[in-house]
Amino acid sequence: MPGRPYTISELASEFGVTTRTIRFYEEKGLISPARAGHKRLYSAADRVRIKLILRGRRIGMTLRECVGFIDMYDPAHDNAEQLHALLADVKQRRENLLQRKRDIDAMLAGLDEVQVLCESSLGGRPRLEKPRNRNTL
Amino acid sequence: MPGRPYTISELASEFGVTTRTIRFYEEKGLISPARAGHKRLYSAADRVRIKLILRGRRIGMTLRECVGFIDMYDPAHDNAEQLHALLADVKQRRENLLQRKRDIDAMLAGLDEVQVLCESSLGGRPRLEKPRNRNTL
DNA sequence: ATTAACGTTTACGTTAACGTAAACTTTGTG
DNA sequence: CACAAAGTTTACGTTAACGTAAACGTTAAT
Repeated sequence: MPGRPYTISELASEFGVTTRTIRFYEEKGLISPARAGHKRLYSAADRVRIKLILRGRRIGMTLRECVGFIDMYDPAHDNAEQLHALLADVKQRRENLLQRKRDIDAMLAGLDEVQVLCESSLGGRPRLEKPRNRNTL
Repeated sequence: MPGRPYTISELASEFGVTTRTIRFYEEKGLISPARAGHKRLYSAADRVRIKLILRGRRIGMTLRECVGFIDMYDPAHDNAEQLHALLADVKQRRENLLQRKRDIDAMLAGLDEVQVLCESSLGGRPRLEKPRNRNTL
């Protein structure tokens, strides 16, 4: 008994995507909203799944990868073998995410440099040592 | 006077991409290696550009976005107006990257949960409170 | 009852980022 | 010299992730 189902356009506007996008995700089996006749009714769980999908997409995951990610939360943890496999999977994904974080940090560092150069070039109090290129790039 | 030019296959294998990919980037105007007759010769600067491109791609930037990012390092900072525009651009990009970092952190947190559940379910010393779903998802 | 707003299915179109293949040249090596 | 390895251009193919359009149903309000 969910608090209240969402319409497709509610979710679309909340997440800043088109309804087509949401239907597309369903078409690909990433979500399976209930129906009231023809109309789709999205539960809170559906909403979360969409949120997770979009979160993945923002950092460049494919839809397939997003599915894999989401499915981890609801695994068939029957035997120890499966659990170990899942743990290995988790490890992989963690490595992957950490690499992306490093990538982002490197880019942020680049932005810092550019900003400093701009500002000093705009008349921020002039540096004693003139701002040479740092080595991060 | 670069230390020594790279061949296309050297760079391809160093970065784990195909030569096709590198030629494609050139086709799109992202790099412009020198030539020895027909053969391409990549300078250290070319190498850096490729590195930056791939870094961008890993976090889901399009090639176009990568170009924009790279071009910031070599701007036409003539007047103050341009510099202010550049600073605004930097700000935008920073926001964008920080959002992606938040996305990644959220996903890492999810991984932590899954891992804990797995491990405790595998016979890590059993919890007193049975490991209920936390609220982060 | 007739619009207007929102929903639905079906289907073809599009863009980005390469893959793959063919046909050819250049370069080093036994 | 012969031939294999690596390089080149040209061109068509492919996949993912939607966009866009047509044609239609449902409900709410004027």
